Amino acid sequence: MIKDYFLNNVENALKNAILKGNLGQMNDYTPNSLVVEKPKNPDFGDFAVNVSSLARVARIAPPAIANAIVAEIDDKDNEYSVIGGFINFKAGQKLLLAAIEEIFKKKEAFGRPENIDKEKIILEYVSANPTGPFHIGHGRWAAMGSALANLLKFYGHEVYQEFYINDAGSQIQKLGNSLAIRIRQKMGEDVDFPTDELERKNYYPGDYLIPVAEKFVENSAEILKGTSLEVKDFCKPVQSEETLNILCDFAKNEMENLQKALLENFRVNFDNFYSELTLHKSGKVDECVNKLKASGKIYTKDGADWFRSSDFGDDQDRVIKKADGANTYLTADIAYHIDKLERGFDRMINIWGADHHGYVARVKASIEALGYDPNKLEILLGQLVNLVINGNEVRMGKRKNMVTLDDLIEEVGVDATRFWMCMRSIDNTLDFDIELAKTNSDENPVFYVQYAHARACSILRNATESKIDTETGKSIPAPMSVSEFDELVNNYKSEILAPTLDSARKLVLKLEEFKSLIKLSAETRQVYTICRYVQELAAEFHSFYNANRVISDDKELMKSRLALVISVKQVLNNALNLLGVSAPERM
RNA sequence: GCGUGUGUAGCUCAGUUGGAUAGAGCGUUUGGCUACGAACCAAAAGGUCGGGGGUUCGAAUCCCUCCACGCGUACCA
Repeated sequence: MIKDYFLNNVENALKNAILKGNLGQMNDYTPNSLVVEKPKNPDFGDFAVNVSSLARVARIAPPAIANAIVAEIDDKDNEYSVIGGFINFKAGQKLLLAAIEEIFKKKEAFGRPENIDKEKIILEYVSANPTGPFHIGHGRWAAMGSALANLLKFYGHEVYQEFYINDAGSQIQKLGNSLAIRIRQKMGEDVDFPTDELERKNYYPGDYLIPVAEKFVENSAEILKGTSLEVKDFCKPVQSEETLNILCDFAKNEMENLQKALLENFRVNFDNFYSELTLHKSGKVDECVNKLKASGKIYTKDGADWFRSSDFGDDQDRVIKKADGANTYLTADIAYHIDKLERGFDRMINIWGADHHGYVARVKASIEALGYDPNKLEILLGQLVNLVINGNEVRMGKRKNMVTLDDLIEEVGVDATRFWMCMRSIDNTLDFDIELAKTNSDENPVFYVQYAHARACSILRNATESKIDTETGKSIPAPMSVSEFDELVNNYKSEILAPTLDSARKLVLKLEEFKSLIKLSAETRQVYTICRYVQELAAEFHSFYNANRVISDDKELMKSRLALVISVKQVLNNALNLLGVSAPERM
């Protein structure tokens, strides 16, 4: 990377200057403490290092330090200048040409770092209850999670994406009982969900179970094969254990299928769906409880078993087995995380909604109590999503104004939904403005970026296509032949770019920046940086396009600019791929 | 109360680990198409970085304190 090249030169020169005694006594100097930044004023250069931090140790004024360092730099290909305590750097032709050459050479792999500490990562996200359709909040985790998976894979890690199905516990009973009411309605009974608010909480009154009930009734013969039951056996106010189990299983299955279909449509591809129920059945949960007991971190109070999580930094101890003998949600979650570790992952990354933040300390505590390294668990807490409709915020969470993710995607499309869900830092609540996301105008960053890609494709098409003059009716030959174009793509030499380099400095630097971006985004786990980058790159390209005509009679200049367009197209593709947003050839 | 996140231009947000004159997009104003896609570009106006203290040569960034808003604070999942 150009900025690393620069930093490296500065660091080496600094060492030499110290050895020569030109920087006074640098006893307390910590090596590699300098940071490369971008100059506020682009006239100063492409990159800069501020050496003021060395002034205190060296007891020399910052400009003198900067000059002493620059004096030790032996690099005639690039420009170094000192202003105040800053060493400014302007990349010479060689570095810029090499950047584009690298794009042609690596193509879809451009941006991947060379040497990284590869980790085997399990990334868990969405992990919803199979009790209903996704709401828009799930959409944020789905979009961000899959983009993060793409990014970490691209970076070089091994990434396993997992969805934890919360299919155990009382909410499934609620689901089964709710389906029973819908079935009875379908069968013509005059029943409805309780109107009493407290009682209503034991049901899912949303419309989405109506088609499930229809399906159940229509296919009842098949569903109930092997039992002595009929549909009318389900039309009772209180379900038997047998009928309830059937209802629960059926409804749960339907909901899971609904969710899986949506995820696929949303370009979210999990490697595994891990059922909480199978975790219980496997005995792993009990095993975990026993291990915790053996470690002496469990005590009994008020008839329940408590885990001493406060010994590991949690605010208070947590119940792990209720007085009625049932495990809590936490108990299963502990077993689940231990299971992940036992499956051999180096790192577990979870994306959780901010409403779960209280769980971080207790899960980490359990991992530590069981003798594992809690630092292997990295929890990314995401702030929630607000929907903005006609300029008004609509709070999510209340079932009443629930907008499902299906509806949202249908309304604004997969590309725009994914981009909008990813475009803000995970620490910020996200305002999702439906109207804005829908518009195909400059108010919408997705289209701005996609337009840049389509425009690049259009130019490349024009390069090899003949045209007909609308006035004279004569055919205008193609600016270059297809074989010439292929030659440019496949046998790119860096000299080709030279004629346009001066007018495209900023664009080339932005393209090269993709490498730094990947490193930054992957290491900080923040995908919104990709959204920003892609907008900046598109802006540089549009600007270049308006200032320079690509297709022209000057063949060398045309090839040169075409090479740049090809590079832009490639890098936009690479970046949009990570986001799971399409890069259209035409719009 | 405690925990946690946020507060930067009219709006939505960046700000790379303390540095140069605080930056983008939208909106507003002005200019640019008989030329490769104007879904674009160029330019201007717009700021007490929530308030107040402190550390430092230097603070949007670190510390303290106060204010406002979101989320959490279950033997629910």
